[in-house]
Amino acid sequence: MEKLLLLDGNNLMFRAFYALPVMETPDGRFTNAVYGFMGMLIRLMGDYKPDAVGVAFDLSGPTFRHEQYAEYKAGRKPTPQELRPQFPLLKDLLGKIGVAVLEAEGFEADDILGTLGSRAAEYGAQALLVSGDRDVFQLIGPNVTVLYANRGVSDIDALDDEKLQTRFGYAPSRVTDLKALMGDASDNIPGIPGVGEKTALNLINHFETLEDILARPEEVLKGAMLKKVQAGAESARFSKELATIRRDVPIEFSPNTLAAPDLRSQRTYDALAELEMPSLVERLKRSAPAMVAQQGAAAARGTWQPIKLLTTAQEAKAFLADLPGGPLALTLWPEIEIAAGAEHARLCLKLDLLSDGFEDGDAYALLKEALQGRDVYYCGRKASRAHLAARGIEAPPALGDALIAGYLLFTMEGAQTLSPLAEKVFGEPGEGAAVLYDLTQAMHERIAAEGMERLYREIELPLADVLYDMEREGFAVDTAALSALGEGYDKQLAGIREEIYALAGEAFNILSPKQLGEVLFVKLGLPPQKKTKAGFSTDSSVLEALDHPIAQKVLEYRALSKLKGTYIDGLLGVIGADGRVHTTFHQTLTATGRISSAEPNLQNIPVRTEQGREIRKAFVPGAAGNVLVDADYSQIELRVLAHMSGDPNMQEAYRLGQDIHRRTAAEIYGVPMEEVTPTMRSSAKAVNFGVVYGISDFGLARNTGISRTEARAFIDTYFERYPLVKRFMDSCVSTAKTEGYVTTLLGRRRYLPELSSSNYNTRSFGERAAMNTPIQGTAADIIKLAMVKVAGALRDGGFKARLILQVHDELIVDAPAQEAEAVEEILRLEMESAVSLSVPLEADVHVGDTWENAK
DNA sequence: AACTTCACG
DNA sequence: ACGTACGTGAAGTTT
Repeated sequence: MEKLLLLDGNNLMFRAFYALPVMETPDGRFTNAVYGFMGMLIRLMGDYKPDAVGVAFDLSGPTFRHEQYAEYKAGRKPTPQELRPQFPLLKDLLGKIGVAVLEAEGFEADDILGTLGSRAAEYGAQALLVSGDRDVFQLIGPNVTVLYANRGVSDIDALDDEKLQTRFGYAPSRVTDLKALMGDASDNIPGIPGVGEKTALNLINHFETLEDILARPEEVLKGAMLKKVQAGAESARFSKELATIRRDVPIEFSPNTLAAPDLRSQRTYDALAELEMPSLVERLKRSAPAMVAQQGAAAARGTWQPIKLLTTAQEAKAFLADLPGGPLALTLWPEIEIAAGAEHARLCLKLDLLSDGFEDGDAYALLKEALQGRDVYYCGRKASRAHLAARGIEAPPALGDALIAGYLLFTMEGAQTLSPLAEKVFGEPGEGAAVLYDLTQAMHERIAAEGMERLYREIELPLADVLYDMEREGFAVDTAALSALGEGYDKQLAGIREEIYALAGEAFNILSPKQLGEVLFVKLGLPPQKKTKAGFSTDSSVLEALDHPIAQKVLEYRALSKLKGTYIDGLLGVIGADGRVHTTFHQTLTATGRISSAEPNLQNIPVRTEQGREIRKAFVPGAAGNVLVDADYSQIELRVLAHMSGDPNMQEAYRLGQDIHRRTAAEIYGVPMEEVTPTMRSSAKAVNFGVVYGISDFGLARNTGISRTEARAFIDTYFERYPLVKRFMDSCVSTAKTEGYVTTLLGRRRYLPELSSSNYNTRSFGERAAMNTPIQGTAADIIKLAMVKVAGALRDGGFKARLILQVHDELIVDAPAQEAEAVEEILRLEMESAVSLSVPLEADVHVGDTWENAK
């Protein structure tokens, strides 16, 4: 025996269970955990080709640890009903396909891993221990590697001594010391109360042993933490004992019983087919022995192997000369690879750029040459452009982008990178340019088949370049103004803090919901309004309902502290050397088709309060003599609703240019438009918002303060006056139920599996999402199209003006003052004519010297 | 890492 | 009888 693969069956079954949706065979057996586990086993056997395999399980019943410590693993949630029966199912399956099941009374699976792992190592064999539990890190040694399941079941890391040190910051021998100090909530191991990961790592790195730590903690700690450690010494020693995995489990160790079966056998196929897992059978059948890499050989998809790793410039040049014409697929992560040619005459190059170049020449210069004049399939065009630009390479035109294609096809299904996408499309994961080449083509076919080609080619693909340019351009910030504002906030915060302490009769952390709740609802005896999981809710609606001066002060404190923390300090921390903030736009993230903005998020800069708007005054043009041109759609979502529903009453309001909320008020109150009071208008506005969100009487009542019965009446009357809106909403839900998804105007899809949930809340959520997504998503389609057109018009017109930000219904352009008028017209024209609806689209455009003044 | 709160459309 | 408005991201606290 040379290589032993041992899996922690219990741990990995839990992992698989939570990573995959519940699956049920027609005869009612739950199988998702078994499926996930087998997928992992098949992959691991293919990747590591062990000659011995075993799966260890816990036996039910107490273990030696329970005898030492009655509370061991107390407080654990019971195994879910859907998972419990899958253990016998898996053991039965393993028996059928010839994989050893290992169990020992009184011991847990990881003790079996420890025992067999160290014995295999003694024999001079290599042991591979698979688990998602960090406890097993203590077993790592010269011949023992841990294959650690990071999250779910597909992301597995091979950890040896060195990897563990670099990735987690400690040696295998210190794992038990770590547990001794910080404990383990899931096993109910106490550790030292109050000591978390940070303190524990700090101590471990300063001392050689746990006893040293306990003997001289004052060398590292002081104050309250020192006292805690001194008091917790005994608990630490005990915890260490509990956390130590045994290596002496009485269990027979026979290379014969552990022999690795060939999974590509009829009995395996039969056993998997019996459990309704044809995809695993397919995968096994296709996993022919890996091809020997050879120049010019066909790169069959099943192997995904790059043909040649190029390590010298001389080699690379020779290969580039042979590169077939036509499109290229280019990956930059985790390796730089290019692939060209059809499947059976594929040439793939893998450039070794770990050292950022060949010893005998510049690899990037060669890459640049290889990309010259080609059309490229990207995996992340926007990020790839940034990566190449940083190395002086202009990215060649995009023929496709796997991340964008994947987003359109598999929105929110967790396939955000190449390998999971390959798994979605081909049934097995894969990396590299050859995979990208085939994957992109396969996804393009599906996009066309699903009617999203225009969305993909005319909107999302060009938008990636628009967003890239916006990110690079950035939004200039007046640092001095922001800092000055922050100093003022600090003074005000200090003042309010003292007032709150005085009203409370004690000092406490106002930002701690826990401490605040204690002060408000226990000490001051104010009436609690609602609860959260942890205790009293203290959110703004609760504070507003309290009849006590402290509540108002806390609201002020929170508001200021938000401004200071998130918008002053947060923004100051990310202003670049060019005096601008450069957000990252996420184009492949949201469920509805909107883009999002992060680091910093520029789509949630305050605007609703006077105080908040101060922040916007610090957002300024990027050059002297420039101005900001701001254009926002007027009620785009309601106009989209008027169009999509076809409701004549609603359409008329927009065609006549009426105030929609006033009109709605007139409709639902049954009065002439002139007699609508501000209160009536504001209620109608809430109803209009509610309709867009997938209205419920409860939600409307909560948001307006009226009773639920009144809310119900409002909604009923609303739908009487706008009958086609009602019909549209109903049709959204019913098509979502029959087709499984809803669509936007341009064919973007959102699948709504929630609709078939047996849980009322989940199902109701699905219904609201079915009503909201076509509206929100269509609005997103429209502004994205407008962005592409605006960017094109600015480019074609030779303007210096640049798009710098999008906030869902708003576009901001930084422009030389003399271009301002022309830019205003471009924005208005392109936004209003991006699509042609049955009601007009209107954009309000303003110019200003700050963001605040351009609204 | 999860929870709570709050900023935006 | 149930119990929520749709879509995001960041900060601070607590576990």
